[in-house]
Amino acid sequence: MDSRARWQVVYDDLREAIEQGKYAPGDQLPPERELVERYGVARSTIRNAFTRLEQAGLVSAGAGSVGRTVRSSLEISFNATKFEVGEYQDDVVRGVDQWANDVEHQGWEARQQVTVTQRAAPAQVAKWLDVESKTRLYRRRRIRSVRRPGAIEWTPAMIADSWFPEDIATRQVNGVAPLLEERDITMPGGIIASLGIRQVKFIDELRSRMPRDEEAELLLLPKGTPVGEHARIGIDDQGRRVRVLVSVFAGDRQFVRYELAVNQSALSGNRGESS
Amino acid sequence: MDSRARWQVVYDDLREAIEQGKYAPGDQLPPERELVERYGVARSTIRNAFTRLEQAGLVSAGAGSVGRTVRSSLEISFNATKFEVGEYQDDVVRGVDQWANDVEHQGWEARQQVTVTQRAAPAQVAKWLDVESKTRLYRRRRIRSVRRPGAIEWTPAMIADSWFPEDIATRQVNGVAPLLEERDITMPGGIIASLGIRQVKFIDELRSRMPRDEEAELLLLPKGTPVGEHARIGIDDQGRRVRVLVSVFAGDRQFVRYELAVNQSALSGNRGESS
DNA sequence: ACGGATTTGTGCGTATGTATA
DNA sequence: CTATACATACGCACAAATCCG
Repeated sequence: MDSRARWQVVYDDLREAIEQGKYAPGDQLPPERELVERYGVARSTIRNAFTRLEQAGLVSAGAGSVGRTVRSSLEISFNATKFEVGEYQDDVVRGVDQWANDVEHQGWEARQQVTVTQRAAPAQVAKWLDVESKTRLYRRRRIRSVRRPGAIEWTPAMIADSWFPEDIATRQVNGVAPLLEERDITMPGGIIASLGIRQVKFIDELRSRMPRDEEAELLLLPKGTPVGEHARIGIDDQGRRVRVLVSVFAGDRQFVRYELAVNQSALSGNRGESS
Repeated sequence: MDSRARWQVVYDDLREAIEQGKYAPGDQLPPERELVERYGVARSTIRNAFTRLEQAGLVSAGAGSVGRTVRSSLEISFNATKFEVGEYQDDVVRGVDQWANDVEHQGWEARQQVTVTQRAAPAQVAKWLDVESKTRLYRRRRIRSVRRPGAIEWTPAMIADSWFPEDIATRQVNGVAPLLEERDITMPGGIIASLGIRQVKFIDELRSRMPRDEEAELLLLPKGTPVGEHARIGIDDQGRRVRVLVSVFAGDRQFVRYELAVNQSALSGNRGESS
C-alpha cells in the first residue's frame, strides 16, 4: 500500500501535526518509546525520523525529561540599509550602537561582549579585503545577545567580527586606539570616521550556510540550524578596502532587511525585467 | 585518554582531512566498510559520523559506486542592487532578463522555466503584501538553472516566485496579460512598469533557513543544504504593495550582493557606530 | 542488455551511558 | 535517589542504487 519508508511515515505524520499546530512551539513531542509502540517499529527507525526533523529545523532535542520539543523562531530583523548607510539616530550618551538601537526598537534588550585579537587573515577575509592570505590583521569580535525585557536568560543572536589592516587598527585618537579597546565603544560619526577614514561605498555579501563548529557553540545552535553570513566591505575615498564586518547570525532568530529607493531614471533607461 | 565519543573521532578526522585538502571537492571518501575496519567500530557509528558531516554540508552521499564525496560550492553571485534598482543594461532583443544577465557575466549559461498558477496566499506572502491570508493571488514561478558553457547538465540554482494581487496580474497590454504568459518575457522598463505601475521603493528581507521538502526536490539539494530566501516587496507611488518576489536559492551555489553608496550627510549627522 | 560487485539505505534487536526533573 | 528519555554503541540482514565489464 504505502511505498514510503517506515521512517518517512513517522516523519510525515509528525511534520504534518506540527505544521497544523497540533504541537505548538515549545510543546513536547511523544517520546521515542511511545512511537515505537504506536507504529510497531524499532527505535532506530523512530530516531531516523527525528534526525531528519531536526535537520529540517522543526524539532530540537534534549536528554532527560525535556524530550523533544517543537522549535520556535524569534524573527528579529536587522536593517542593513539604515545601519551606517542611512538615517539612524543613535545614542552616544547611552553608548548604544546601531545594531542595539535597531533591536531595541523591536522590543528586545541587547548587549555585546567585545574581544580583540591579532591573527592571520583567513582565506575568505583576505579576499574581501584584497590582501595576501595570512596577512596579520586585527579582529574585533562582538558577541551580541538579546533577551525579552524581564527575562533572565540572554540568547546569543550574532557574532560580529570586524577585520582591519594593522595600520588602521592601531590608529589613535586622543592617545588611545579605539579599535583595540575591549569594550563597547561609540563615537560621534562612528569609530572609523573618527580615525579620519571616509568610507564612501559598501559592498555587502549575504550567504546561507551551515555553521562552523565554533559558531554552533557560541550561538548555542540546535543541530541542523543554518546561519546567515552578512559581510560588509567598507571602501574609502582612495578605493582602499579599509575593513570588513562579518556578521554571522542564527537563521532561526534573525533576518536582514534592506530598504531601497528605486532610481527612476535608471529604471526607465533600463530594459527588460521579467518579473 | 580520549573523552570524545567514538563517532566524533571519526568525524573530526574526516573533517580535518577535508579542510586540509587531503580530499578535494568531488573526491570520494573511504567507504563505510573500510572505516569500520580502520577504527574497529560498528557500522552504525561510522554512519553517525557521516550523517553529521552531511549536516555540516561537507559531504554528500549516493548509493552504489559513487559512495560519499566531498561537496563543492559554485559561488555564483546575484547583485540585488543592480537588479531592478540600478544601472543594469539588459538585452530585450535576446530576451535576457537581469538575473540571466548577471549570471552570464560570471561565465555561466542560464535558462528559466515559467509556470503561472492562481492560489491562496500563504501566511508569509499575505504578510509581505499586506493582504488577508488566503486571498486569491497569482503566482508566477520561474525555476532558474545554470550550467558551464559546453556542459550538458543544467543545475537548478533558484526558485523565483512573484506573487501578484489579481487586479495587477490580469492587467493587459496590447490585448495580452504578460504576467500570465508562461514563457520568458522581457519588456522595455520591465513588465510591471509596462503595466503602468510605478514602483518607487523596495523592501528586501533575507533569511537563512532549511528548505521545505518541495524546494529540496526542485533544487536537487543534498541533505543538510540550507537555502537563502530573498523577498523583495515592491511598493508603488500610492504606497500599495504591488508584488513580492520571493527567491529561494541553494546556499552552496549562490549568494546575494548589494552595493551601497554611503550617504555622507546622513553619516556625519549620524552618531555612534561601534564597528 | 545484463549481471555481478560495490556501496549506501533501511530496518531489526539489544545494551549501556548520561542528562534532567 | 529514581524514573524518564535521549545518546551512544554493538551486530545482523536485506533492499536499492550505481558502475563497469
